Amino acid sequence: MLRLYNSLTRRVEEFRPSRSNRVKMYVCGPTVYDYSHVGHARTYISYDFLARLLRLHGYSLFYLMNITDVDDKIIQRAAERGMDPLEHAREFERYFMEDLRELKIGSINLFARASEHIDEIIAVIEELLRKGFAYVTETGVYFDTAAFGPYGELSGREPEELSVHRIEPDPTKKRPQDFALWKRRPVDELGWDSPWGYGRPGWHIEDTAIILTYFGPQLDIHGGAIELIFPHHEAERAQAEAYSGVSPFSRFWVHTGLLTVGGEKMSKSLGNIITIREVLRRFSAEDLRYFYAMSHYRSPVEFDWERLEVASRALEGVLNVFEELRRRDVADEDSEEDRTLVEQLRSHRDSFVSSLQDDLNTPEALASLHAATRTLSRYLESRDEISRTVLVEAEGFRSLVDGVLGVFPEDLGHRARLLEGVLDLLLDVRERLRREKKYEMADAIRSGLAMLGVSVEDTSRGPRWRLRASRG
RNA sequence: GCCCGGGUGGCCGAGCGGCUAGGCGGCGGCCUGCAGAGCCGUUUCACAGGGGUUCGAAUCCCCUCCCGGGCUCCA
Repeated sequence: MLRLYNSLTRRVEEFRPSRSNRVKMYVCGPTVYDYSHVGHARTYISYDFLARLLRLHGYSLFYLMNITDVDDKIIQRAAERGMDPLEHAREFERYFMEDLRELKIGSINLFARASEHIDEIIAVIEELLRKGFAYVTETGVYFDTAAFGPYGELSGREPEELSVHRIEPDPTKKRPQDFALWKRRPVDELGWDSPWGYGRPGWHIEDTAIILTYFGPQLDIHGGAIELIFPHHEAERAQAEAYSGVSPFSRFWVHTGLLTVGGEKMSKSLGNIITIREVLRRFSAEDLRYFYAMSHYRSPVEFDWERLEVASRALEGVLNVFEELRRRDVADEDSEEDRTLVEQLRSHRDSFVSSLQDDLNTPEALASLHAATRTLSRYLESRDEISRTVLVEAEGFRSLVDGVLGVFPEDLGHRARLLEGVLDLLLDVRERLRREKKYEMADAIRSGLAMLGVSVEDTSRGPRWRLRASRG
């Protein structure tokens, strides 16, 4: 049974969807005004793990993500480039989609743009006004936080303390903690007509309106990074529950820890960002995914290149074992030892799964994976042929691990057949050179191939080659 | 200031009342033309500090110190 930490109750709880096996999950998506950084990647990879795990459990998951394409920063950036804001947003949305694909995040079913849900947003605001949870002033429409009792509950704050503010609040609001649902703007700015004049939606309302549109008044999992819990998620919850009267809006509120650099969170305003693209030039997507799996999703993670290197090496050790396994000849008969081994693998696989079921404890799950690879490695050490049942069991483990974590690189495509043939031929020649003790030439071939990104290893069972991600 | 999280062996990082986590690194050995990979052993069982509770605490309670996040831009 899957257990998940719920920020609303501050406890790990048993996860069950509200009805049947359908799971509705929403995660706060990006504001597409610039390239995404590895902090964003951490969040999206964490929810990708969760999504994959849910599907593995047989749940029919619908994973929804919004794209914020209406925003002050977008307008500002677009103005700097002399571009239309929505065009600017489309461009960076494209980059975001490319990043997701590169990172092997394919679990999201639907992306919803804020700009394409203005009607729905307006309808929600109208209903909030009708129910007395909002009020109109000359600058816009505001949510009346005093009218919503549980305001502050999600983030654990008392209403009084919420009146502290860093930015001078709009003077027309009743209370500093009230937030904008609709902001009146001049007609030459990006905006839409509304019953309250031309303008734009407030920051929090798009998520609520999108969720209400696709999921109705309640969803199973609402995710995002911890920095969003207040005010963003608090506001979302208030809007939705005030609108529908259904509580809780989200049965589980899930929050991922932040990525830090030099002890401070990675963010554009601090200027310490490393883009996803930058990392993928030096490490594979698998390396990065493994790196994130090495810490729990709720812990803060310090980013640095050396740690990524550590992750990459640890992953390599795992991959080596499974690769070697596929190279061996297979025997159909099982010995007593083979049967014992299969039992051990099963038990490691079981612990791997239960660790993941326990609030997505990926670091603990990796310990089981390592236990399994060590077991397999010892087994391989002691024999030439491997038993079919062992191979089947190991392959099952491998696809389970890959199914959730996505850390095994794709197999070479069929186009690589030729490359394979050529490499085997070349290594055959090199073997002859080695037998004739012409090591200089043999080494030249090896280092030449290394420069091309093909690593060669000589083993007692003959040469092995592998394509490696470039490092630098 | 207020509200949340944290402080674990050389580094990273699980564990959250009793049961050798794990990874990376270092050292020694096996294997090997070299390199790499792998295996075996080793790096003296570590939990910020101080008080408690308990037969027993890294794990629970109290105090102190330090770090991070939030307090209406944020994944």
